[in-house]
Amino acid sequence: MASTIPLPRQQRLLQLLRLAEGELSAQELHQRLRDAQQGTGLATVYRGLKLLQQAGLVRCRKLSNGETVYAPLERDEHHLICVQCGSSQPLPLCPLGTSSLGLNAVLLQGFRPLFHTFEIHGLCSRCQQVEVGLDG
Amino acid sequence: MASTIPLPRQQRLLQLLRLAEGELSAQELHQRLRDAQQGTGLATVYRGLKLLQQAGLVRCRKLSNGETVYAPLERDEHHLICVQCGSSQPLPLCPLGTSSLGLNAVLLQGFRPLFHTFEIHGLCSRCQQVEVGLDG
DNA sequence: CCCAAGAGTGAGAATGGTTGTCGTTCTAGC
DNA sequence: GCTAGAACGACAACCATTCTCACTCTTGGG
Repeated sequence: MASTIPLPRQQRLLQLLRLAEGELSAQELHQRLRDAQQGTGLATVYRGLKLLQQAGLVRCRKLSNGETVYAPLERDEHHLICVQCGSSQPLPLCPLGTSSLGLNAVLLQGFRPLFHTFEIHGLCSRCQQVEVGLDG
Repeated sequence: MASTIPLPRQQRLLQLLRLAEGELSAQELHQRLRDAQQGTGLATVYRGLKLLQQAGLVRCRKLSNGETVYAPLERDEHHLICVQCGSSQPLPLCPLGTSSLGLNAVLLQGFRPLFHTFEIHGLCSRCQQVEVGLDG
């Protein structure tokens, strides 16, 4: 599978993601490359991210504002997401644990899993307070 | 909590979602209302969906093409999503089961959960075949 | 060394779902 | 009927992402 050996450009993206504390959007990656005088086109960043994703090296999720953020596959992080303000905070819990709970061939039916996302949507404590403030 | 009693407009949205087989996008809901000669503005549909979501009656998820699709909260469905073609197929497995696995106050820290999403991203069988076809 | 073919790239235009704006309409209370 | 405030509708604006296309780089053959 040649596609699992990323080209230098994609290696660089992966490196940046691994160095980053949290998740990065394509635009942030693009900016960081520019800052490091390794400017590339935004389209190339998107292309590279898609290939990395398909190679099983990077995972992503869509924020409520439409942005997509990326992280290395090995970081198994999930999130609490506020439906009001859109903020997300880490959720120290993975529904699959380290074992592949229930992910057997019967369920997958030929589907080859690369990564998973688990998100709990609700109201963050801040937005609950605002809501109460409006009611009372 | 007054917000848990939706206005007629929002009741109609909820009804349409319950009647629908699968998930509906805001645009599809808008179209169905037009078809039923109950035309409303698109902005109103979005407003209503957001309120329904915050009232804990509707859940949503973002597709890879950027669309957001909505479904009644009581439908606890999750998906396998192809990172290549974007198609999604139902996944008959919920990481929380019917009990609230691990969702204790310590983890939630004041966050009030409304719904959750669980998605497995990977390659669907069709896209795996295409990939093989290109390699060989 | 030169050439051709194909993949990779970059800049900018195009796309399209969603959100914001703002004047109008509806509702509730008097 | 009148007023205040919420809800609404049409349309403009937004912006992350994708598309386009000409250019560059790499590779293999001659």
